[in-house]
Amino acid sequence: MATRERRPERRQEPLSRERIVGAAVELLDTAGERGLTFRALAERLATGPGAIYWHVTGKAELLAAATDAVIAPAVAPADAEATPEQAIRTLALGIFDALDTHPWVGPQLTLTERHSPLLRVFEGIGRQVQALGVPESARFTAASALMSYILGVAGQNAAGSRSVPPGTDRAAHLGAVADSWAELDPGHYPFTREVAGQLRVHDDEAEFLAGVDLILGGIAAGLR
Amino acid sequence: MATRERRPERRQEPLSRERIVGAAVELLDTAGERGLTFRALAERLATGPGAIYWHVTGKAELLAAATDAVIAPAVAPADAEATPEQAIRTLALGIFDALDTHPWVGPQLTLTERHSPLLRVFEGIGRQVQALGVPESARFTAASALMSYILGVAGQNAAGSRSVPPGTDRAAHLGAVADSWAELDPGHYPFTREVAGQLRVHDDEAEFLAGVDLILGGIAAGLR
DNA sequence: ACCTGAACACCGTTCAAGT
DNA sequence: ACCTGAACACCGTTCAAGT
Repeated sequence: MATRERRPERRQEPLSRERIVGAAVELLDTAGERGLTFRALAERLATGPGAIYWHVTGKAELLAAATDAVIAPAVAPADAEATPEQAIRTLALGIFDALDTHPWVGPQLTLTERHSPLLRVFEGIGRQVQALGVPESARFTAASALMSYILGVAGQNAAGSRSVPPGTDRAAHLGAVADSWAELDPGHYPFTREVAGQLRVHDDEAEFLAGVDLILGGIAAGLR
Repeated sequence: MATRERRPERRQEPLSRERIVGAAVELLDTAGERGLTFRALAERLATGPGAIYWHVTGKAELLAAATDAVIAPAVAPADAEATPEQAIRTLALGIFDALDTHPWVGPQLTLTERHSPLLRVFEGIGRQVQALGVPESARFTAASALMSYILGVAGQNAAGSRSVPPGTDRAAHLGAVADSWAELDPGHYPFTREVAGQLRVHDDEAEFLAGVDLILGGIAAGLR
């Protein structure tokens, strides 16, 4: 009577690099960085841990591939209609969102890595910096500053959500931090106390874009 | 004849949280993040791994303590003579240097951690932002942007030097990356190719400060 | 109160053996 | 060519036992 239940739920596709990376991203998203295990991955793919090594050299490459899979779609080509400023905001927001949904990516990103997925981002920002009319000698600095800022925010956001049990309410967490800021010693932390309220109500994305605009303002000021 | 050689080289100080954290920092600096092991640490301290747990709850706290030990001295109180801009540059440079000598700190830093060593940095920046004459409603944004930028650069630098065998010549590594940039497909990466030369010769610290000045310029522009 | 070090429950990675 | 899964050399952490 239970004999027929053994049939697999769905036909087993062959193992492939693509499936492995996809499963790795899922695992990282749901279980966090510590959740990505060759054993857990193997179980999800209904195979043994050794099989994965046929398609991927090791954990480092797996993480790099997962990072790439998540960043690449975030970098859409610029809308031809957009102003350089708008194009930069769109690009920045793309990475911001990607790192927001996948908090584990942040630490993986390095621009100096030889085939970094950030190269596309840097290129995109650089072109718009050029379109803004920044002279050649100042372009590298301007593009780097924008990149660094974006990665800094994303990294902080990611670190913040990593330090919290996955699925915790973001607003609640922010509120708790704001509370602790409001309770700081006024003698040592007058400024931080003062802005605790702004931390509590602030909109991550709007705050992020305000920072981008601050840098764009500095770039524009340099052109005058 | 060999009997007397067994005397310990130096008198063994008692184990303490301070000694443990100090040894952890040394281990992290010399052997990298993967080098920090309870066994390696125990060996350095001439004890068993279990002994460490009497003074420290676990690896997470150990890393946090090591991070704090490295960041705290980098945040000196502002020179009373300095302009707000200068004070911000000094502060920024302090963290930059700390993260540069200790590349493993970057990923540990989160502002939203309840007792983050970054709180002091944020407070310091915030005060100077206030001194610049930024209106209250814009201070949080300005201070956050500066913080994020600083952490972004530091994180990138750290990630860069982490991806390289410890002790490798920095200039050589930068040169190699610049070479690979210069060889990029001109159709897809015209901007990055163009600035490859600037990456090769650029001065990390000067570039970093130029970015700080860009944000300060944006803040100043907002005041006009 | 503080330290010891064996033991437990994990890891990433390898590899002989299978198909 | 691709997969299996036991085995190896590690981890962080615990804990009975010592001083």
